[in-house]
Amino acid sequence: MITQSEIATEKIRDQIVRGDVAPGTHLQENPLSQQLGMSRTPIRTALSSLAQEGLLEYVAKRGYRVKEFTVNEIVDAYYVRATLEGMACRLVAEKGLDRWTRNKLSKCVEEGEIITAKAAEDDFDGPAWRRMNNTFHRTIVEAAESPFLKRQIDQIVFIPLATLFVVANWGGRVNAENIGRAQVDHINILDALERGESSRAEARMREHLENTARLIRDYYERSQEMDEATEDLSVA
Amino acid sequence: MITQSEIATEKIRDQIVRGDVAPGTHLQENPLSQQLGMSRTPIRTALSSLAQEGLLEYVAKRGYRVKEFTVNEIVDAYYVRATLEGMACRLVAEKGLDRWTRNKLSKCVEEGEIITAKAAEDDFDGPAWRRMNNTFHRTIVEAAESPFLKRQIDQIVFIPLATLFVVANWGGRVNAENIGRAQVDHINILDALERGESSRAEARMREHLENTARLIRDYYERSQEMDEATEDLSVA
DNA sequence: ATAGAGTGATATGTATTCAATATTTAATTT
DNA sequence: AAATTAAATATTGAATACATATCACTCTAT
Repeated sequence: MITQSEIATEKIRDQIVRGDVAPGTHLQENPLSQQLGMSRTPIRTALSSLAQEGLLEYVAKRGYRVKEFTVNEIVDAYYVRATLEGMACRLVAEKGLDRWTRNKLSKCVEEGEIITAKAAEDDFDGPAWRRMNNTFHRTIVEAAESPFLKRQIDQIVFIPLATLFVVANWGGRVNAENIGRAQVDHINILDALERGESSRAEARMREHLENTARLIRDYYERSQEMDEATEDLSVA
Repeated sequence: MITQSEIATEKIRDQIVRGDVAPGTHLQENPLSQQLGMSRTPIRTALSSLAQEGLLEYVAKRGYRVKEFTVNEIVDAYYVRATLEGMACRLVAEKGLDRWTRNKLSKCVEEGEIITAKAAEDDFDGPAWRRMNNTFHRTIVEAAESPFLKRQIDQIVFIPLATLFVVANWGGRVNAENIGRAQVDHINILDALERGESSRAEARMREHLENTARLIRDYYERSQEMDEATEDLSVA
């Protein structure tokens, strides 16, 4: 059965992740209950859940605010994720790739080849890449068969998601070089998994995600420079 | 300000962690509200929090049960913790040990020497060892200065705590050998941190905790054998 | 005697009401 | 005119009341 609380949780989370409510916004219970057509009770449990997920900040007697993530926090989260998914690779390599997983990962790599080829001709299909990329990573995490590891990764994956929507859209700035490098990473990871080279698989995955973190930091720093530039313009 | 919900959360968590309520127990709202002298409302939010922490299992319209952990789950959790605290060591070694942290860790090692010396003479001070051990690990995690890492480790650390109370008391079975080995691990970890040898520090910490996981598994298997033996006796 | 269906009891989910505290606004004083 | 204080308003925290789903027990039928 689906409860009102669950509905509220998902809807509010969606609003945050999609960026419909700005970071720092004070989420009040009465407006939300009116907006979602339910009483304050399920709203309260939803807000409490989202706070524990890390998407909201709670201050006693003052309610919940949408958490603001600094670049450093996002990069930090990415480094933890890199370590955890590295562990996932290690576990998968140690226990050996089963046929089903191997197949799924191969298909991801194949699709990646097509996407990168098109990207080299300035025709990058962002949504397709993200779908494929998610499948690749989630398949490995699933294959590790470690419930705790999965839980930890799940928690971290959609923390910086809100901010990632910006990066994901990426202002058309995605250059073929970055995508190509990620694709090579995927190929190497799959290769290491197939050969059962656990520490290589771990290291490659870690590197892969740390590279992404660096891209995010670069993107932010550049966009900040741009902001300053436009500020200068507006002043002038 | 301290809310009723927070009081309820802490009290119920305590009951679970201390083993006052058996794993699998169905926690009902009305009895708890009477027991803690408050209405059902704060109880509900407390139960919801504890479920998200992983201490309770939730089934819609059926309420909350105290989570039962299998040996495999506990070992699994320990392996994840081993990876995460390994990462903490790596970060600390990379950025260099500050004086304060180095001092605190040194004191832990010194205290460990005394405790192991006494343990070799069959006079093991369990509580002192656990206090020191907690300080050692927490100090390293703090020194890593990674909020996400800390959060993830905090979550995992007191998940299997309930079960660990059993292991901690350990039936007087703590042999000097195991404690001595853990002490040597601590010494090596501190040495690696001091030298800034990040990958050695990471590997040593990982190994250290994986050893603990193995000890827990051994303990469980032995205690299960003992259970079977006593069963046989009672039958005979 | 056993299995199944139905009814009553019990527990959870939601709404509403009440209370306490924080914030804002207005008024008064310096 | 500005600042401080007090009063009013609004928002969160908790309790109570109400609705709904699950569970257990009983009764009936095979």
